[in-house]
Amino acid sequence: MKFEALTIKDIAKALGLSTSTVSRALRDSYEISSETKKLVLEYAEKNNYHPNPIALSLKERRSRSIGVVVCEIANSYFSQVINGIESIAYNNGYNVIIAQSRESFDREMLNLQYLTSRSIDGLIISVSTETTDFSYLKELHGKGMPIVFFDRIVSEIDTHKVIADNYKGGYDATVHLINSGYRRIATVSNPELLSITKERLAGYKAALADNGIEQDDALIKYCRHGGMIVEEVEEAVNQLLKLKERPDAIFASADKLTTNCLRILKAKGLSVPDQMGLIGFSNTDLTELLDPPLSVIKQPAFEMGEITMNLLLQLIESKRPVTEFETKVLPTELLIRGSTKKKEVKTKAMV
Amino acid sequence: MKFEALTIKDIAKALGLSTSTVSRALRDSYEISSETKKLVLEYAEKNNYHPNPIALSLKERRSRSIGVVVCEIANSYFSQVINGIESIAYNNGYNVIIAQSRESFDREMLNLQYLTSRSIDGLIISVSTETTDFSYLKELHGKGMPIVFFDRIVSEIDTHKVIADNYKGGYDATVHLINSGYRRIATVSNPELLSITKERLAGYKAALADNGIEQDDALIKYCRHGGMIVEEVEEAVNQLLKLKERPDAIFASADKLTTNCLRILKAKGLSVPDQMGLIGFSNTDLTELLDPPLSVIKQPAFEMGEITMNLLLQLIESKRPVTEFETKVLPTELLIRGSTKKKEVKTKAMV
DNA sequence: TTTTTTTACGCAATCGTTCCCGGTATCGAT
DNA sequence: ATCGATACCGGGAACGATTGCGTAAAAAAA
Repeated sequence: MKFEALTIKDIAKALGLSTSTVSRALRDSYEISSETKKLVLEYAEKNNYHPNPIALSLKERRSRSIGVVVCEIANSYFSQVINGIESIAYNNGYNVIIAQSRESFDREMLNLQYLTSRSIDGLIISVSTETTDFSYLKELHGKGMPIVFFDRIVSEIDTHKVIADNYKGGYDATVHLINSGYRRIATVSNPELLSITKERLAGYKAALADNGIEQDDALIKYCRHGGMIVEEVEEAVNQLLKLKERPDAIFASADKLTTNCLRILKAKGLSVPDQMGLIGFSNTDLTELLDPPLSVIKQPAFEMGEITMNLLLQLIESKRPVTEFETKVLPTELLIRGSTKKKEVKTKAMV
Repeated sequence: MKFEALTIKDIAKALGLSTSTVSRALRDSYEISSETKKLVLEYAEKNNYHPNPIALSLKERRSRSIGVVVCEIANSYFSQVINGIESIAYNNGYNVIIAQSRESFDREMLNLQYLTSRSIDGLIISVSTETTDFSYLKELHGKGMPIVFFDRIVSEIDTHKVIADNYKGGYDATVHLINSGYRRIATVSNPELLSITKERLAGYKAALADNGIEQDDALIKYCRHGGMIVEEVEEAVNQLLKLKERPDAIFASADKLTTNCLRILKAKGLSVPDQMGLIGFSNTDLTELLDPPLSVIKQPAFEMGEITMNLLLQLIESKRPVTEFETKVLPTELLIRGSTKKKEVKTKAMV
């Protein structure tokens, strides 16, 4: 089935004018008499003419659509960022094509190729946990494709970037655990090379150091798939529990990791927060309803999306190549709830 | 900044051929000698030529992109459906443009206009809670736009539809509450006119009737914005609690309603499941971690997305107008957890 | 009245691709 | 030598819209 739309030609034919006249009339050119304009405008209005965006794209050599690549949209953080992106994109007549990498490098590559073959005007991406080879992105960037990174950024590519204050997030979370009476604090993280992992871990380590707690690498666990697979989180937690000196708290450095840690601890019958404290990065609005209510580090996801899209627009609509790039860092928020609240007796006993 | 891609003209010029020959060589036409083909193919490969999809769209008068309108993607059910849609779309070379109505009729209209002006080949939609005027959709459908409804369907428009077995879902949930010892069962629902509301409520009523429980309209509450606004759910719950004969359980008929009911009951200090049983439609994977773990009716969201997209493809790629339409109904799943499990003593006392 | 200016419109190229017409060259058959 | 068939390739229109340029008619200036 075809869905035939009214074209400028149809209007021209119907009104006995040339297509150029109709086009100019619609764009309110000074070269067209007011009567003709009125005629055309009324006809267009009545038959609700809409310029064919595809023809325009071909002519203007821009598609007015951008690509967004994230690991998955069924993740509160990313869906909130996307909402921010879309709100700005929409207001500027851009259309957003969302692609999900599901934390797979191969899928990310496929998505990237697909998006570029769909001739997008710009790209927003938070790379997958698996991605260590940035050559394709570099090539794209080298060819002049406007790119803005957010969340999981790529330091070796020089362009605009938007992140939360991951260092401070990791620091705050860890300090909060320490202040709550936990001493042997483990962390379950994304892969080591990811920017967010490095930053959050740096905060974690700094907090330990600042509080005179020795860092123990056995307490640092990485999950290759960012918690997409429950088993890998389970494996990490198992290893932690098998240690001679078992940790008494976990700092999970990503949304999926946080909820899956809770899932596994509960499955194992460990009581949170008494046997194990838990805090993590998360943006779900369900965290307060969990058992126990989760203490979390929350990112300003929506604003991050807005800022990211605005930066991309800057790049796309700039006349000459941009050479000055900025990295925006947004504050995180520490929300204290039950999962880090030891029973008073115990806390006292420890101190 | 522009991102210039290799065109067929460039290849033609570089190889001293005409564009038609290059085009044909790339499409492996029989009219082209194997040497020429090889020449062109190799050149195209080496300089990684990709046909410009915009030019193709203009020529073929199809954009190979479809529009999807849902209330919000930050809702597990919808993000899962979208995943299903995208998996099929992607495999068929289609690109998915997602738009969110946020349960607002106005935004839905704007999105619809935007999508059609972007010349999509087809539309998938689950209408907003506010939508009662389907004239625009009817007009679109009348003009030949392929449309498939899912979840919140529009009965007056004759086309393919995909839904869960909402009647049975409502029935199962209610029967489960009854079997768990609850007798005065309230329901918090989406607006009355929505297809899913009607179906789920019908199941609820039938379950009451089948078990000899008289239906009480005071126990049926509607939330205009589908739970997007916490306050409206709070208002509904408040009204229920103010009744002389207070309900002892709630059946919430949508994702947001379910979690928000729990949120409010907890805020009020009511114990679930003892003072109030709670069950509802939900697709979040966090329900089992909640306090209490939520009993839910779960929909096969991903499959629903797949089926919906396949039906849309059928419509789009059919040569002649389709007149035979089907409504697929998929089974729901009842997951029993803590929020409907009264303490034994109480259950016994009641029986 | 003649010349110049202004007004108002049409022609045709362009964007990248496909495809309908052609056209030419080669070879075998007559 | 002529014809027909086959193989191979190019010209150019088309898709829908914009836009530089050309120009007729009308209006203004000479």
